[in-house]
Amino acid sequence: MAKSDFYQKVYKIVEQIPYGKVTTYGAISGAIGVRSGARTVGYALNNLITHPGGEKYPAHRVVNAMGQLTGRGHFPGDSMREKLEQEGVSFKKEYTVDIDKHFWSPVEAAENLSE
DNA sequence: CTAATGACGACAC
DNA sequence: CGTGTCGCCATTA
Repeated sequence: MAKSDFYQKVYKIVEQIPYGKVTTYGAISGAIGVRSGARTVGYALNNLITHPGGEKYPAHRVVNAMGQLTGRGHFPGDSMREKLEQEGVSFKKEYTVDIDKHFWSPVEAAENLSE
């Protein structure tokens, strides 16, 4: 059983993030329906990687509004940056991706849940 | 139930 | 997108 539907929604969206694309916590939270639950999204991802099999989710494609890899600390080494860089994502800084260039709208994924 | 925390966001300077 | 502050939601103690 899910501890909260919020988590499940986040899982679904993160799981549907396309290759070479990145999205933000606020965008996901907004797509789900929460106005400003960005922090909760990060919390959900934290539980996601902790969850068995959660490593298959491209959580490394989720960054904050500034494109900074705020969650890199939860990944082993710099695997997060390595993956994004390998997928063709442009980096403005060592731990900052060009969010404005590779931004992906999770809204479509959220609507896909209401199918 | 209240307080504190967290992979954040928006706004003010 | 520089730095600083307050607000947001859900979970845990």
